[in-house]
Amino acid sequence: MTDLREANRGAVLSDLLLHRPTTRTAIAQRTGLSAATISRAVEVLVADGVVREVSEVVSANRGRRAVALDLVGERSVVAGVDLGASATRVVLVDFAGSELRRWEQPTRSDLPAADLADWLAGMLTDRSADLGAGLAAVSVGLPGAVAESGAVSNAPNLPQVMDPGFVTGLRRAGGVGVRVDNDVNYALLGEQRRGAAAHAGDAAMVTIGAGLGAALAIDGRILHGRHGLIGEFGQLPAGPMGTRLEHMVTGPGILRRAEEAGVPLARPQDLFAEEHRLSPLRTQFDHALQIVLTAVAVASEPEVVVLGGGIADSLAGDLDRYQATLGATLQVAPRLVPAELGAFSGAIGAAIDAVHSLYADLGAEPGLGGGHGRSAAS
Amino acid sequence: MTDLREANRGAVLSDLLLHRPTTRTAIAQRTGLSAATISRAVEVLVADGVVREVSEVVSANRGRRAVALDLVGERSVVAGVDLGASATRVVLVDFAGSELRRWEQPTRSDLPAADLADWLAGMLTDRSADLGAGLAAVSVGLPGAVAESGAVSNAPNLPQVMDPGFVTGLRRAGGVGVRVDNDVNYALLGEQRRGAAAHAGDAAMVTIGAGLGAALAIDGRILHGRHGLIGEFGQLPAGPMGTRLEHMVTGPGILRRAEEAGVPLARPQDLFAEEHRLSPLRTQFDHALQIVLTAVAVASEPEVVVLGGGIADSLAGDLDRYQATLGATLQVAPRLVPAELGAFSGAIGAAIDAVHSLYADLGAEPGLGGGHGRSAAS
DNA sequence: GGAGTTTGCTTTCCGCTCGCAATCAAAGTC
DNA sequence: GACTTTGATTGCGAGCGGAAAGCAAACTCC
Repeated sequence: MTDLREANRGAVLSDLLLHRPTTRTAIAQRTGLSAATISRAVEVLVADGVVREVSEVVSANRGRRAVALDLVGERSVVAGVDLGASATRVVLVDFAGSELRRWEQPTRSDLPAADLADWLAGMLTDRSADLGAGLAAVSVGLPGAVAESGAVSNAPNLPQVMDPGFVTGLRRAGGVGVRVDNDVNYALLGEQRRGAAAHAGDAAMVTIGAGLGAALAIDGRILHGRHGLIGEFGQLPAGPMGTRLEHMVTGPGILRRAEEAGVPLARPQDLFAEEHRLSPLRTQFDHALQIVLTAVAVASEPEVVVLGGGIADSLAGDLDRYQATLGATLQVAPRLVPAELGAFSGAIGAAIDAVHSLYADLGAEPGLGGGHGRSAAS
Repeated sequence: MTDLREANRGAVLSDLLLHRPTTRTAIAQRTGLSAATISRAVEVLVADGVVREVSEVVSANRGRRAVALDLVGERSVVAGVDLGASATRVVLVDFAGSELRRWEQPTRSDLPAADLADWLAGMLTDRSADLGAGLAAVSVGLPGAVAESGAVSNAPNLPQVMDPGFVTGLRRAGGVGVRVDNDVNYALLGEQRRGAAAHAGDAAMVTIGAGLGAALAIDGRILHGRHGLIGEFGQLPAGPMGTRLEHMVTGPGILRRAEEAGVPLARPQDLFAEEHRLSPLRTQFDHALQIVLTAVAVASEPEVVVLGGGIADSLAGDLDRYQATLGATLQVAPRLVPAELGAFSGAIGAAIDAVHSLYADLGAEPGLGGGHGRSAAS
């Protein structure tokens, strides 16, 4: 369409982002382009310093050894952030997407929007300075709905981020491109590329923690919606008396409902102890979760549903049971699996998005997925 | 990628399918291709007898009048069928998609699969013979989930169609390409192209009749899922005691629940009479429908949700109320509108799909939508 | 009613890209 | 050391689309 040459360069980069060390021949096979075209495209990318030949010879049948190609990672550092209601998780990666550092810290949820942005930006610049490299891009996952325009809504657990000043402040303080998206969307991206949803074109993720969130991907692409509302299954008024599900299957919701029922819990996780196994509260939770899982399944027909978030960890032992119930409801039920990247799937997904954004200028479409995340309005 | 020339020809055809009588210049503007390229492509299409110049000059600013282009319709006849549990609706259209004839008939649900196929095929060939033209393609909407493979499942209200012999029998008897898809998917396609969802990239449809069905479209494309389960929100176990919603908001479901409650109804529609306005049964129905609408909204974030099906007609007066409740639940709620094409949206959508399938060989992607329907395994 | 203008369509020409096929390169095999 | 296999590069030819010029058909203004 536009420039064929550039499109092909982009195709090579996209392929390289997905299959990290690879060879010219392999790229040619996967893209369907001729070896000549790939050779020419790679030549330009190497000259531009984006790609380099690495010595590691992958394997050998016979004949001449293929030269491995890889992205040049040292150009700068990129950050992926999962700004949760209680914990903030960060991953620093290089331009090739290789992880350099990760850490976790309590979120300064006491701060107003502008200060929260400064706090986060400061942490990122400090830590990346330790590595002797400036930040080139940042993607931040937020516990709320992120619209195409960059506006954030539906973030009751960290309301500051709905203030437009948060993102603008973050960009100003960081001095780099900042992309934001829903935290679950990033978590799913992470699990798609590096975790439990690898090789699944259609996948979904459900996180249960301070809030209830879901993300849906079809043909590798994460669905967003103009206002970022896709996946907000917590809004379903399917609980007793029309209660919203987010009031039943989240940490705070569990605590409140336990209190109302006269059996207060110290921590939400306690609901999943053996002693409460048959309690009405637990039964209601199971039922509500079942509705969410069914809704996710019929909304996008995923091959696999990844479960994440603080509460989900407590459910690991019950996964088979949920799976069985789901199978009884639907003829073809998705596989239910825990997040392979654990609490860091969101941060890792954000980092992947940030890396992709860097190569987007060069014509790379983010692999199978298209347009994950969105740079907030400037 | 493959053949550029062919791709451009396809782009012209696709544009023509969406904007029916149009001009070369208009096509050039919409596709972004140069006028020269369009001229060359049109030349071929006219020579092939697929497209022709029509005299009707669209309008005039000044200068030379643009020559209107249109598809050549008289080449043959194409059928769209909505095979419902109780009624079968058929639309015959020409190659340009212009309606030639439509009719409705009780479905011979008493017949086994093979005979049902023969009955339908016979009706189609008879009626199209009246028009002096053979059938070139048929698309049939079924009240069930249609998988990529063409297998039909989840069709409790017309179980015959799940028999693989139905589709193969239909193809054999008709002697033409037969495509099948879920009836609601076709209905949404119809409403997108000719009805209430025109100009809405993101749209959804919910039909309530003998069954409960939903279809979702994002960026003009209708979501299918490998097993065709997308949109089966009737499976949600969100009713009292975990009842599936399809047992609450369908005609048969309403009758059964009314009977169980000791207030039998003559017809499901009676539930919506003034006298039952505040009955528990009506309240439960409203609540269940609200769950479905919310689920649809957060599954695909449509701009508009089209309501169709026999029961939906009775809801017309209550639409504002549902709209208000939905608005209270979601910050950004879709518009709720009745099906503009009435009971024929499914048949019309099927006809549109059938027409598209004819031009697919020539490289036309079905406009905004991609791969609606699927030709069943042969 | 003729010159000028605007708009639509066609044609000429030119640059560009890709793929094929030949060639060079580097490894293993016999 | 010749042969084979696999990988990468290069020369060449065909095909494509776009810019721009040219032709056509309408309107407008004097």
